[in-house]
Parts: sequence; C-alpha cells; structure tokens
Amino acid sequence: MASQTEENYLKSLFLLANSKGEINLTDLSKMLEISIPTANSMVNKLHEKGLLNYEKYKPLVLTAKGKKEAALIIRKHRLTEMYLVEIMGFGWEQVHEIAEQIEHINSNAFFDRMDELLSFPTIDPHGSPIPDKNGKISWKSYDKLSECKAGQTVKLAALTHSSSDFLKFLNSKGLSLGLKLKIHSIEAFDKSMIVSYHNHKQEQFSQMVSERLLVETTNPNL
Amino acid sequence: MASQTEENYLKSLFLLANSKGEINLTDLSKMLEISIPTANSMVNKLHEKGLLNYEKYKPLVLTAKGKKEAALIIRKHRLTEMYLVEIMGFGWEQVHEIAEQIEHINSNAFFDRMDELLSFPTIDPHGSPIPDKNGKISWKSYDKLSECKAGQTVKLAALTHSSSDFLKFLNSKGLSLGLKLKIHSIEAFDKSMIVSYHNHKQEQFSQMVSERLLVETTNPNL
DNA sequence: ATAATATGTTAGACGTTTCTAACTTTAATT
DNA sequence: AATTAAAGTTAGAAACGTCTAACATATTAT
Repeated sequence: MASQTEENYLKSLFLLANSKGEINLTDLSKMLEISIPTANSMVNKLHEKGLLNYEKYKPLVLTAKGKKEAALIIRKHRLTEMYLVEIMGFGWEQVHEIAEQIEHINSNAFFDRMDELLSFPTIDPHGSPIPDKNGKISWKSYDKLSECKAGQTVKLAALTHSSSDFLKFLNSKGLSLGLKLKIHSIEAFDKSMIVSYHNHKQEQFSQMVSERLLVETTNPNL
Repeated sequence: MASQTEENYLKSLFLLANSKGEINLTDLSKMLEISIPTANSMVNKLHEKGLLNYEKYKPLVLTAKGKKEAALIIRKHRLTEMYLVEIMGFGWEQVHEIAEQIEHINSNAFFDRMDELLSFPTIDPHGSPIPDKNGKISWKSYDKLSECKAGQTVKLAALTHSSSDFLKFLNSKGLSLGLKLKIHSIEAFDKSMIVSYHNHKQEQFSQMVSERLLVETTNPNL
C-alpha cells in the first residue's frame, strides 16, 4: 500500500509524464510544492519500491507498476469529480479540491458503486479520460481550438487546464462541454477568435483561452 | 486544524465518555489499538491544545472545545453512513469502514450537500443521533429490548453495538430499524425472548442480542 | 573552453506518531 | 498495613515526510 504522500507523488509523476517529455526533480517539486531535496528522497524511495526507474541525474520515468498505481489513483479522482458533478450537483469548478482528498479513500466497493451510479463514465467533468480498472486510459485526440481555422464548426470536448479561475471564466461565458462552436474569424495579430455558440452570437476568445479549449472537429468526410 | 490522528483520539474520547463514566488511558489505548505511552503523549498534546482537561493520574475529560470538535467529526461519520445507505445503496453492515475514512475529509460543502440530499437526517443507519452543525446532539432515551416485559409491543429504534458481524446477524433474521416487535415470552433462566415481527412468527433472541437492541415503547397513555 | 547558471545530491535537523523498556503511582487484596 | 496488581509516566528510539545549508554535476552561454 502506498501512503497518501506516495500516491500524490505517483499521480504528479504520471500527469507530468503525459504533458511533458522528460520529467525532472524540479518539475516534480514545483507541482507538489515541496523542496527539491524532499522530492529527491521520495524519488529514491519510489525507486526502491520498484515504482520508478531512476538513476542519479537522469530523468524520472515510472515503471509499469508505478504507472498502473498512478492511473488507479487518477481513476478515483476523476470518478469522484464526475460523481460530485452528476450525482451531487456540484459545479465543475468546485470538485477538484474535494476529489483531491477522496482519491485516497481505500474502498473498491465505494468507487465501484460510484462508477455504477454514473453508468461507467469514460470522461470526467473536464473532459479528461477516466482510466479503467486496470489503469488503462483510452486517449482521444482532440485539437486545440487555437489551431482551428475560421469557418470551422467544432464541438467543445475537453480542457487542457482546469483551474477554478478558468472554470469560473468559462461559466461566465456560458460555456460547457458538448457545445458547438462556430469560428467566425481569427485576428492575425493576437490570434484572438470571434466565436458563436448557443445563446451567444459573438464572443471573443483570446489565445490564452482558445489554447485551453480542446475540440472535436466534425469529420468532413461524413 | 486537528490532524487525522488527533481527530481519531477526540472521537474515541467522546464516544467513550458517552458509554462509560470516567475514561482512563487504558480504555483509550484499547479503543484506538495503540500502546498506553502513545495514548499518554497524545493526551498531553490535546491538553496543551485546550481540547482536554487532564492532570496526571486523573481521568480524561474533554473540554467544551474538544467535545465540539469531536461531535463534528462524528457528525461527518454518521452523515456519511446515512448517505452511503440511503443514496448509494450500501447495506448498514458495509458503511462503517468507508465512513471511518470519509469523516476526515475537509469540506463543508461536501457534507452540507450530503445533509441536503438526505433531507437533514437526525439519525444514522444504526439509529445513532447525528450531531447538528454546532456539535449538539439530541439524545433520545430508548430502552434495551432485554429490559422489556413479555406481552409488550415495541419498535426497534437503534442498536447499542454496530459490528459488522452483529449487523449481518440482524440481516439474517430479517431485522431492520422501525420494525414492530411483539414479545411473547421470556425464559427466566437465560433471559432469552420469543419474539414475532413482520414475516417472522417466532424467533428466539438470546440476551446477548436483546441487550444490543434499543426500542421505543409505545406510550401506554395514548 | 571556460564561466555562469541550472539542476541534483548529501548531510543534518525537526515535528509527528508510534514503539519498548524501565520506573512510579494508585488501587485492590489479603 | 503491607503486598500485589493495575494503571500511568518517562526515557529513548525509529519511520515518515519535511526542511535548509553546503556541495556536486550538468547544461548553457559567451
């Protein structure tokens, strides 16, 4: 059994590996808000436990075992977020802090029941995939809205960042997953986009925003 | 903020105080399954924090502040148990271990939402009172079934012990809270009772069982 | 290629929570 | 009342997760 602390390290290592190429101690210590020596000593511990491949001064790479453990914690986190939104009625901007704690609960029955009550969801409220019980993730490849062209109509599918502030901003713009967005024009200078959707005839999204929105482009062959 | 460990000590102290007169270190260490010196050092810590009145070799008594903190943890535990049974569909014998972990979650919103979804329950699945948000408990006085007389009809209202084994036993006998029990006879020698209820025409409860069942006696003046 | 900068490691310490062993105080028994 | 037994205390140690300070290695830039 990994301690709660170890679980947080594994989770961070997993998430970092999926958003950057190579992970180093500095990244890890920043993500966990701990000092570099503390990260270093835990990295040695995870290495001894067979959860992490590690050599001095080399990048950090989870072993298959470490990846699986990490994915199962992320599974609990994302299932919890979905449960909090879908069953308990929380907003998507409220659930991270609670899920951050509940992910460490040790009870298969508890998470299995959530899964069942949610009809076995595959994504969380922010569009991130929920690993299955074996720790496998089925990655979908979305495009960043910022990389789409004027004239396209796309569906908002996921977010690259889910800070509470960003989510509140999206709420204020009436945005939610599944919405169809039509891109009217893109300003060449700052890449800002004029977009319409649902009850919003004309909204301007800065590049800061459009980079954080992941969309599905309707298959043009259909 | 009390640590998770401190919370467990407070909870045990509170529960012991409500089932025994004076609490000593030995009781506490047994309940928490820790050594006496460990209990001793935590007791000193709680005393320094103003949560416990304590003098060497004297009984352990929670301060008002300690009592309130303890009651609020018990509130979270019992709300969780009720939530797990009523909303998630767990059996009353399954919920203790999960609630034991969830009671340490730090999120008023989370427990407030549970409370709301349960329509502000006052008892948990085992009939124990749920402290209110100020840590106040409204005690109801029930009678032990073992102290009732032959011929009485009573309503099963709560349990004095909620071990998983006892709860499974009650399940096997088709017993649940709210059931009306009719006491047919009591064997003088071993105090065993012959009782009928719902689909059960004749069940024999040993004293071991009848002592653990709390009942409401219908007011004979009505 | 050397110096400057960034990154990583080691050593030593501290607070928590736990333990066992040795000792003291209080309570119970005879 | 004296002895025995039960309960409580103190001292010292260990694991965990954290820190800062000092030092070592790699990387980057001039």
